[in-house]
Amino acid sequence: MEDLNKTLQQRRQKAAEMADLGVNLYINDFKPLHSLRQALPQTAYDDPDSALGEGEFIVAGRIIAMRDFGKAAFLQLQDESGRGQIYIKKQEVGDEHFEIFKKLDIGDIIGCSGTLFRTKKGEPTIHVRSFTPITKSLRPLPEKFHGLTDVEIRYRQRYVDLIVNPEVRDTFRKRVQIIRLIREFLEERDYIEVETPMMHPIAGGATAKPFQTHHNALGMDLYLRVAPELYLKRLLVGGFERVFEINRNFRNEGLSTRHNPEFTMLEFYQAYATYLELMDLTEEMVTSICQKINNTLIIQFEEQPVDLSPPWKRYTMDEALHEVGGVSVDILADPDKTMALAKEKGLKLEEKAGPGKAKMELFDLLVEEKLINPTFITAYPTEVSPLARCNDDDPTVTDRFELFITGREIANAFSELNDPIDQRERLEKQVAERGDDEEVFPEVDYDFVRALEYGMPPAAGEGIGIDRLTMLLTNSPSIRDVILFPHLRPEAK
RNA sequence: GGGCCCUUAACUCAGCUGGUAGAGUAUCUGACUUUUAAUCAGAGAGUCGCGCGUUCGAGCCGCGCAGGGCCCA
Repeated sequence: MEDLNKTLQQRRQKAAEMADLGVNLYINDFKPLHSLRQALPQTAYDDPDSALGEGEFIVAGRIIAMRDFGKAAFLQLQDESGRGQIYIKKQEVGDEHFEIFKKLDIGDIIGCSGTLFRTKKGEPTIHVRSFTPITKSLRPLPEKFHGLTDVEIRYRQRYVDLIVNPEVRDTFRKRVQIIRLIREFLEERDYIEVETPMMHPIAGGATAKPFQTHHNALGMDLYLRVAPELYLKRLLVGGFERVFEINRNFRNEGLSTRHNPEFTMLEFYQAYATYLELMDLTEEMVTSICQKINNTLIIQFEEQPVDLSPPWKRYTMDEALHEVGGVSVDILADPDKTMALAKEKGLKLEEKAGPGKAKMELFDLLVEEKLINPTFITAYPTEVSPLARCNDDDPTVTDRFELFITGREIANAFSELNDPIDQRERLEKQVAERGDDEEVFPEVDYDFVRALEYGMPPAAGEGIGIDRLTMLLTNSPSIRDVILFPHLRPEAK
């Protein structure tokens, strides 16, 4: 079975010795009255002359460092609020308790009570009057100085990562804060949060490969959703005029620093709005969140500054191709020349692909990665936007935008197509064209078309990838740094 | 899916041209009642990711596999 190495055996041995001394190794009746940060506030560190709290403090935490002097010791404790130092003296806690103290290990969770004092060097410290072991740790923690850097172990054993790398906890706290701020922002604007199905009979709302599952009692296949879009629009038909959902989407595709098979998406829809209003809304939402999270709008991402100060740059697809990508106006105006340029750049286009698809590919190649500061791209070709409303003046493009920051797509939005006949045609065309792809399970969602036939108010809708937004706002280069338990292959046995 | 790179003690890492496996931290023993990566003395700790091959001899060379990273599709 489990072949214990020496360290693990020693830990178990110590645990047994503690039990022999009458110690319950896993108690559940200790109530800390103060967090370490409450007992030892930041101001106590900032100002070495400041007065410390009076009276008894009762705290609990994990031992993360120990400096032992024989008859006394300094320990570094960590709880959710942070870290702090405690001082244990044999004379103070008594011989019997000091014997128990000697059996404690780094990693153990203990509780203690005591008063505050400053050490010779001025560090505020809890002078322990009594302590009690709360939870015994049977595994050694990574080294104190370098911490845990092996990314594989950091992701597989996130609990260890969280114990020893405090900045990781900060990132995930920020993530939660970001989501909370999004909720507040939308609720202030009369949006309501809804929950729509995660299991779909038809994989729709985005062209992505779905995960397939099966309902036994009903004897039917289901798909984990690739997007909630078609359900949220049904709610617009039903009369909810401002809805949003923050939840997981699942896409059965490759993994990368920007893709996890399950990821968190914000989608929101607003009746009687256009994509232009959503651009303003997005700018306001992201900047207000960034200001609250980072106290600045000029942030660092992978060693480079990113300026989120409004107003953000707005380009049409053609303008971006011309001004950022260096493609001449002459070429952009001529479908044949556009196609020729795409081929010249080595882009592989499918048989059916037209100039719209070619522009999209050219954009990916020549423009996307250069959009460091926030940039809205509008006027996407109709050819690549099956659910978006066509522009009234130029039906070859749609009333759509995408937002790029640090060369990454952060948001995708458009004025929604609400003509049921047009929508049915586009969906049927899409299914016909994808008929050969066995992994996409193409099928037209006729119930969605039926819903539109009842009449969906004009609306605009948007999706924002929460993981990517969190990456941006926490300076995390990999999506795995902002997902607590990212997907990995099974551990080798 | 393709290319390149990584995998050595619990952790962070060395290991030269193929010749008996190294350090720091952690751990254990001893000393030490104000340390800050405490200090001092000593000790133990390894299936060098897994498998096959080449060789008198492989952590190191070759092939395959697994896991991870980066880039590309």
